[in-house]
Amino acid sequence: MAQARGNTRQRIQSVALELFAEQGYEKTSLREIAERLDVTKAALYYHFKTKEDILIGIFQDLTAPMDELIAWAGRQPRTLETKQEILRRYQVNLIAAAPLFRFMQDNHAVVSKLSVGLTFKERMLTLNDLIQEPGSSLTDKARCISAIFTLHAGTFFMANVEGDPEDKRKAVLEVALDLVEQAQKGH
Amino acid sequence: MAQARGNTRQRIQSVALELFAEQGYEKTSLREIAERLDVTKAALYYHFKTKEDILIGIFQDLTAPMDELIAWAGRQPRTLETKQEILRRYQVNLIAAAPLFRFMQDNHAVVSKLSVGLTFKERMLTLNDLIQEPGSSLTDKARCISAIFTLHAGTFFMANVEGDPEDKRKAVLEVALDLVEQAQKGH
Amino acid sequence: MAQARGNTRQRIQSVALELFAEQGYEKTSLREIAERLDVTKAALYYHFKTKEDILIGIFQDLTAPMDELIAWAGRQPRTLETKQEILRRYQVNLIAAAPLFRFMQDNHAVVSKLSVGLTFKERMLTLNDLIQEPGSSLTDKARCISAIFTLHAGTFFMANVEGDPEDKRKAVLEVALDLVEQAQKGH
Amino acid sequence: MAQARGNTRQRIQSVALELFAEQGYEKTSLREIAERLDVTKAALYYHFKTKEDILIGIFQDLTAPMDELIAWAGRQPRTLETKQEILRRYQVNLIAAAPLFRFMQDNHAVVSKLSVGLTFKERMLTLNDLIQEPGSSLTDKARCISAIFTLHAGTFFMANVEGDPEDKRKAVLEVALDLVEQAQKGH
DNA sequence: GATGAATGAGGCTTCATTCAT
DNA sequence: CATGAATGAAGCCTCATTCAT
Repeated sequence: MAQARGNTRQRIQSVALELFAEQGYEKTSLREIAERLDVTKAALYYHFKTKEDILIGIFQDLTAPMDELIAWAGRQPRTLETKQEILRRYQVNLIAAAPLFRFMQDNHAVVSKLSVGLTFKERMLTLNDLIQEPGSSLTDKARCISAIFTLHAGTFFMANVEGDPEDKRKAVLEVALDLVEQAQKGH
Repeated sequence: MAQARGNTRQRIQSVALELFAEQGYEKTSLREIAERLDVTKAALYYHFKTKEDILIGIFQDLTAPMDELIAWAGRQPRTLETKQEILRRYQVNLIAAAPLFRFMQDNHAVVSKLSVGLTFKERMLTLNDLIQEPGSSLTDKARCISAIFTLHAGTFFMANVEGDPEDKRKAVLEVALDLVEQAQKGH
Repeated sequence: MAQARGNTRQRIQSVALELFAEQGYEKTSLREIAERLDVTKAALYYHFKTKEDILIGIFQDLTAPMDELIAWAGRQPRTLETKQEILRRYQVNLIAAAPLFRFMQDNHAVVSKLSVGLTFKERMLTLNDLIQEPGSSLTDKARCISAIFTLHAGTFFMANVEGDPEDKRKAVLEVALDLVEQAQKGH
Repeated sequence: MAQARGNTRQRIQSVALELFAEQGYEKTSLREIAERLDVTKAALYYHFKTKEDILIGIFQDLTAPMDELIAWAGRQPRTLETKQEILRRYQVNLIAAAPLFRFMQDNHAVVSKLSVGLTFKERMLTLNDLIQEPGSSLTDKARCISAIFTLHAGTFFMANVEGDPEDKRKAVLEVALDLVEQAQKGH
């Protein structure tokens, strides 16, 4: 019976993220979450004030690493090597918080209305800024944006390509690294 | 009173797409669509059997050009120039049906449960196949996927970058063309 | 294409009765009737003012024979033979208008609120009066009611009993005739 | 405000049966039931998953005695006295659950589509089997069916006959008992 | 920590009906 | 004779949320 005690809050977040990622935020009801946990809806309200609060909690927990990444990046010299290291670390984040990112990709409309969501978009732009060279050409700017999205797309859409997951991860990373290198050279 | 006659069906689709793109499919209610058209909810049901049917109608209308593109591509020789032309035409499609694609990007969870959605994913994979070289390396495969997503991301996320829209479009296209060229060379 | 012309009114009644009998009056929608006839709902309104009017029309057409039966019965001497002849003829009516009676049996609640329905109940009571002897015992009164209901039940529930339909019909009739005979003797 | 607590579920069933019997199942809306209980529609859904579930609940509660009757009958020797006792007990059931049976008689179309409804028809046939002699004539079979329906009809249609209810009940029962006796003799 | 009972708002859908053409 | 388009009312149902216990 009793799952380890006192972790209900985390169990809620975990099940919620799973369902949000799978079905979307709007489509997922508290009843569903409660049922999957074998708990009453009212119990959810003991731990979170609203449905959105559950989402916010998930965000805060899972985006912390990204904030650290940004903070760290801000302290480094703006060399090519730094930029590439940013991409490497970003890909690690992406994979670690895969369900969250999948969810964000699929529920952009909802997320963007969250206060947390805005913060997130800003974070992505910040990241992008750290990779770009201030006065670079539009083409090189597009390369940088493309590099970030290659990591995203690669993580979620290479699923349809055959091959060892680890090899695919490396291939995707390589393409992204190439793109910033070209952007840097163009400069 | 009387808005131009006989075009109600199309007006519904147009307003619906607008709202779906803006707020997401689940979040948009038929009441909202009806109100914005100054029509009763029941009127929507005269033209479409269900809410999902509205979406399906939009899809069918707006993805037709992509089918033509795929058909055309299938008849061409698989040269680098062909592949690049595919990307050029794909970008045109993307821009023409911008709200639809924005919607699909933001409502992946919903769309993927639509029969039309499946068809769409298949179409993207088909397109990807037409760009790739059969025996290429994983890295080059990633480059091709990246090229397609660069067009997507570029079309919707370059909005945050300063510059003339047409110039930005060209810059994004250039990056995508580069990527398939590199993939081709690698081969 | 064109079914024989000009009979649309009757085709509506026929299809409607079929559906009413099968699904009940409330559960059957005009859309359904229209679709089954390959006609628009609006067309139904050309022939009938309301949904209830369709039902009323059916009643009037199909209960006419019963009115004749009652009229005829009123003119006969009140002998046992007359009473039995009434039952014989009633069974014929019952079988001829089987779907109507099935419908009435299954939708009593609806029918009883129809003006036509009231008339119908009165008709049944009138029939019952013609079979009963004024001062008979309660038991004999029950026998007469039972006789009528035996014909009804028999027509619709002997379906679950094996045997030639015609033989079953005769068996049921025999029981009903017996019952009035006993009622008569008791007197 | 506060009606006696904790009995809401039963109050719903009771009011629902009343309305179903009076107006028919389809014609009765959940709004009506809720209003009569001074409760929200949503409250109904806390206690029952669907409208049909309310009906199913009523059935299960009210048809239990009939199951017991059938079980008891199965254990008795198949004498005339047993059969008559079955009819006596059946009439008691009929009167005790009068609204349910009235409802079933008037909403056959709806009920027969319920899984519970099927069960019910089977129960009636089982009862009929317990009363009949295996190899009897069609006429005697009709007599047995007639006996059961006499109880039904009698209970609900003798209302239009003058007399003390208890006396009428006895009269109806007598007719039914007679019928099985004749069927038995015929054998 | 959690439940049982309930609510108010709102969702999608269907219906009978109307009317200009 | 019949249709196409639309309406207003109402249906069933689900949701996020609350609160006394």
